[in-house]
Amino acid sequence: MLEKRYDFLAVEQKWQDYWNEQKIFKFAPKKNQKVYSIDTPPPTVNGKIHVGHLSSYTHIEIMARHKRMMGEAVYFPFGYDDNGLPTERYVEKKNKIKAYEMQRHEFIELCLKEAHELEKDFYKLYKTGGFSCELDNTYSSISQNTQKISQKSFLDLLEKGYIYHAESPVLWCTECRTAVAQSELDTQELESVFNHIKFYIEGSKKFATVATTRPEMLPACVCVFVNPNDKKNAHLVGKNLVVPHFGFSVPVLTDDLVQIDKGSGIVMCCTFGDNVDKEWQRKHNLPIKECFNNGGIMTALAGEFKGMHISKARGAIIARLKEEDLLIKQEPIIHAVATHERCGTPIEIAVKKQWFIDVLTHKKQIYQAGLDLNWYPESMRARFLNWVENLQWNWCISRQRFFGVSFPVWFCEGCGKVITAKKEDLPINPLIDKPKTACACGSKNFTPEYDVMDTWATSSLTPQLSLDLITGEGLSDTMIPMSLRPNAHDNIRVWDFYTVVKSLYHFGKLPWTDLMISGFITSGDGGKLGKSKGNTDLTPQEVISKYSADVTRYWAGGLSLGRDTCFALDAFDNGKKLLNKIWNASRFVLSFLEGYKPRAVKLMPIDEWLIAKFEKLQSKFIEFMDRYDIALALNELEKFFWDFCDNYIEIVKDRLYKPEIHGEKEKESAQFSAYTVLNGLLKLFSPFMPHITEEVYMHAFAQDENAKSLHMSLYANIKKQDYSIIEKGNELVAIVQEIRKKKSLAQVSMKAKIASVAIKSNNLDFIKSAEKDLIAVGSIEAITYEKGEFFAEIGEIVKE
RNA sequence: GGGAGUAUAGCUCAGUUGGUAGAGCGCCUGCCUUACAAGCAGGUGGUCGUAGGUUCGAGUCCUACUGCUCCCACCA
Repeated sequence: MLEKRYDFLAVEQKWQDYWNEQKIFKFAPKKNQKVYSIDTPPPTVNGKIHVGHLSSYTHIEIMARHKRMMGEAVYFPFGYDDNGLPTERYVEKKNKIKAYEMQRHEFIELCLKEAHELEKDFYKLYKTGGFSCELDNTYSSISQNTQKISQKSFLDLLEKGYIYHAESPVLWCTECRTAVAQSELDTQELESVFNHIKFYIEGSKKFATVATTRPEMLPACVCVFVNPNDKKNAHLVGKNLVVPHFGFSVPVLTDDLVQIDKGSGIVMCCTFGDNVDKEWQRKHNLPIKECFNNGGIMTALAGEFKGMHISKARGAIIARLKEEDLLIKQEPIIHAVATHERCGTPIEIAVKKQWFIDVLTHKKQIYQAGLDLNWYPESMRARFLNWVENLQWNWCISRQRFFGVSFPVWFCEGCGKVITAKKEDLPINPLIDKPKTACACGSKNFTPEYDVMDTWATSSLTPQLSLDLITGEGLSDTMIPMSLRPNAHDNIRVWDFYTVVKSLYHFGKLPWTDLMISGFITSGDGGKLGKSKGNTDLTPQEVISKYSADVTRYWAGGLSLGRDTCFALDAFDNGKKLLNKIWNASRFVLSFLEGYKPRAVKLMPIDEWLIAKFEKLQSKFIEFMDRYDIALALNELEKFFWDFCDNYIEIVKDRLYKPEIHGEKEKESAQFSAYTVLNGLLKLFSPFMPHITEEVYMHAFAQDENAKSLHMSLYANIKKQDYSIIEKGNELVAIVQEIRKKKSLAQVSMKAKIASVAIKSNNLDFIKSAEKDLIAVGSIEAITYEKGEFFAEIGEIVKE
């Protein structure tokens, strides 16, 4: 017998340990078995875990368990993304240090140590959440093996000509002192000032007014632009203007991009103040002037302002312009500024020698991949396509940082040539290892590449990383495309995009066939629950220990894909009720199944009705699940389950209790259908609530099915039923409901007797077959039947 | 400015191929019914954002508009 109360803490722990010990979820495909492989998101190891993690991983989890129950071999790997800037930023903040102020190897060791600590928390969370990924066979994005795979990828793309090394304007973070990629930008509304400044025409007392928000860029001014159709300023074209305070002259050129009615219609171009400057530099072949260094400190170009930080120089230069009567007016404005997502610092554009992966010339191919992938929900496709269409920068993969994968590259000191490592020697660290042979020019002296790779250059290889855990090198691409890439919508332009690029370039194939995109869990005020922000009260561990993993999963399973959801505890209360109901319904049904072994019997029509309804529900459920409509599948399942409890069980209750009145065969018929449907229901609920369903299943059904775990069994195999019986049975339920209504309105007990019920129906055979059940459930004294359109007239309540 | 999502009961939301508006919570009225009072039965509550259109029939499809949210662009 099952205990009266369900003790979720003990039960969940018990089965988690059992699954672990028995290796229930280990990937072990049988011959010809269909494989369902998941490119699991490796959590970014950079801070606290939040409930958003729980919900998105639960979606993946539910799909993994569903596919197992469908008989597929599920590969559900796990890994940690612990390389790169996110982890570095976390370590710097936590220890109040700056990477560039430390010994490189000391900083790297510290990162490894901190990452390892954080990973323990993730491990614990995924285990107590009942997640069925392979937690004990994981990859780490900083491991030696990962570095090997990542360096190989680099060499492969370099060979194929997708990667190039060039001095070029890049997006630069002066706080992190590294180049960053377009996808790492945030937009912030910042207060600023539009400064109208006098540029004197060379050799004249007249001046042109230039409006700028970035006066500190004046020393890097290379020219001034006006629109070619601007009549008002046409007289300036071809003349030279004197850059205020700094005193050097720049030419006035024309370009269509200048908006005639914005500011004075005269724009200064500095290399580089913004994106447009970058465009102009290329288009007009302008000189490049850098007025600040890696850390955002003004260079000698800035004269007396040398040594100031950009933000300070701005004020100082304005003050000086005022003194020299070169400032006409100042307008405060609020404008959008691109900032670095990791630190919030406004992004600069600087010219640096960097490694790039060419994406701009392959836009079409990448766009096509967006069309070829299956997106769930479908609307997420547009975000991918939109991003690809709007790409402006090639993917800069070098970072002037420390904790990351090295480039397997040296530069020859003799001729400057790039020397690459041999693939068989990987992984290598160019700072320690040396090329084995001299350069073709004869030189034996090499400078290592000090930069490390962008974290996404490695994360974009997760299909290879996770497949490497099981297939070993070389075999990975036979399992590509993988079945599923799951992630939240913020990663479409980042992780999804980069992985598609890499897969196309390496294999000429899509990395996966399906994408399942979840939404964010937001806090009450609608803000995103960022893992690095930690703005929620309840930690995932607290939620699970308070409500159980099953209830938490129920909550997550009910969320719509792709949509942000406000974190609310209501759904947890519903889940608790459902858990309780599953427990009690199981207890009740099983109390009539002691010693019962299912065997084929002639079923009473109402029992057949139940099985037909269940079969219909199950096929609907599977249909929804297979198209990642998890919430809808759960919804249908729940509806059926409550109906099963409140109607079916109530109707057959008396038959199970009193075979002396109803007959033994009739009792067995009820036993058969209750056995079949409860077992089937446990299986359908199991992806959502794996612990309680396992507890009941192992207690009652596992032996009969010779199964080691519910999660190694399959969904019920029920032959396609005749659904027309469903309508007939529904009439019976309708009669019961009419009787209940009458009693409820009369405010009497459900046990109160009803003198008579007059039933009109065209399915009298069916209804008559359940007469004894009906009499018992309704406490009816007399029933009359008449053929005709369905109607039930409930007689008087008998006063005791 | 470009793209997308969303608007349904007091609240949170579901609504599949177009076919009589749903669930939970809340509120109200009852019921200790040999699984469950952490339960059960019943009830209250909605011109489905606005205006048109297609259709025998529209919450669902089409057009326009409005509110909210997100992504991209916008740094002179």
